[in-house]
Amino acid sequence: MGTLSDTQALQDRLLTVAKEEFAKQGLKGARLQKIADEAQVPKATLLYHFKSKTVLYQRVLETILSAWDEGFEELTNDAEPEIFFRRLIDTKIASVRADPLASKLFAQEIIQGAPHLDTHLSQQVKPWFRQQVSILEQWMDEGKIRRTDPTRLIFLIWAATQHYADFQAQVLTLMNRQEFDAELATDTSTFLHEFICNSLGIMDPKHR
Amino acid sequence: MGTLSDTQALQDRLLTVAKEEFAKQGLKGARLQKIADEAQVPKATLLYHFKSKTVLYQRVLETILSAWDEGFEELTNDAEPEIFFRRLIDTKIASVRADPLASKLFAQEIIQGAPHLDTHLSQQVKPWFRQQVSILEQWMDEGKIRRTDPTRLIFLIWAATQHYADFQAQVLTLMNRQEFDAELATDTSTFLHEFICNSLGIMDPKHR
DNA sequence: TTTTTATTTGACCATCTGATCAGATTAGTA
DNA sequence: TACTAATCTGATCAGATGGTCAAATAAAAA
Repeated sequence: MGTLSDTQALQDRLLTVAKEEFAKQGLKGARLQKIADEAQVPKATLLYHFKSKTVLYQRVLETILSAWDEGFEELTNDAEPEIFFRRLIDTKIASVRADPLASKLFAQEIIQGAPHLDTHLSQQVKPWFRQQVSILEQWMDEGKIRRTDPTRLIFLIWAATQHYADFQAQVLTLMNRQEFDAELATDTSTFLHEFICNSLGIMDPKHR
Repeated sequence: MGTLSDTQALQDRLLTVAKEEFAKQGLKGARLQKIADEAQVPKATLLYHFKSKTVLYQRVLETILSAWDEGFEELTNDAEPEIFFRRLIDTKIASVRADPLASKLFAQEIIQGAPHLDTHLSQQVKPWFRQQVSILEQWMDEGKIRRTDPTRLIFLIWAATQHYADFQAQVLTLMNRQEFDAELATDTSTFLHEFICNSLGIMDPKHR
């Protein structure tokens, strides 16, 4: 049996289980005993691999954030506006649907003031955000899209997509649905793209 | 000194303090001792007025929801689209700014699956929601606004406004601001209104 | 094989927390 | 005033929780 990889695999499993518990119960509400039980491991073993609850939580956060960073830095910036928005929205919706728990956990952290995220927000998110803003500003200067506040435009996209993960309970209730399935994701993506392109005066290629 | 009103005033104070603690720490993370301290009252007194932590939490939720219901049922529905959206957005932004803690508390409740809200969601929110949807559908039939998914349009407005309360930490960081002041609220309201009217093909009266 | 290091785990603990309760105090009523 | 009901509160408890520790076991190195 592998040795180092066994430890790695166990820690990965613990992180996955912990993410679920943290997302569903919040940092304070999560119980180490429950995480350990879920991973079929004694609580002491969990605490051997992660010194404390806080450390475990931070490791879970890091895992989520690095996965996101990977997914979003792949986004090409030299495309035309219509392609750009499609990719941005699709990527965001896909990430929200692939791991709603990660979105929820992140949302709760931000709501409580992001006490464990200050460095990541200013060092990872901020640069990416500024880059997106500058792309939009350039397109406005070039007259490719209607002039508007680029900052709030990014927020709008962010909020509208995130909403489907964080407020899933409410969204599904109001739509009379049971789950956030692929069809719902596609429709949402299409709606948002169309809505934004219309507002910014971007012609939909399908309509000429 | 008044007697019944004393009790009422105390309970109101306890609810206000409790709302803050619940919003900042979540249901599980909130501490009765801290709420009692903040209200300058022994913990036993707090538990005399509210039988348990859960009861206190539910009472806080009810207070928030009834305040919202009042604010939104005043919205007139017979206005023209441009006025309708302005009122809806302004009302939502105003409520978010007047009491961000209420928004945060509500958001956390929904994120965790709305375990204390199921009846309110289906009995209060759903009817209001359906009414808004039908108004939008009628306007689409009449050709007053571009045809799109009314359900997701409401979600978009809801999400975009709520975002400024729930993700305040992130928003302020990315905008290099210190607080969600009146100017920021006005600008956000203007941006959203313009963005939506543009997308739906509603002419801004200011531009003719 | 021997020795050292890493991992596992049951038992245990200090602390915290929601909740209870009996007795004191105050307010309202006859 | 006398009596009843409501309110207040210090003391206390039972249960839960994060975290420790020493001993056992497995793996790696010498």
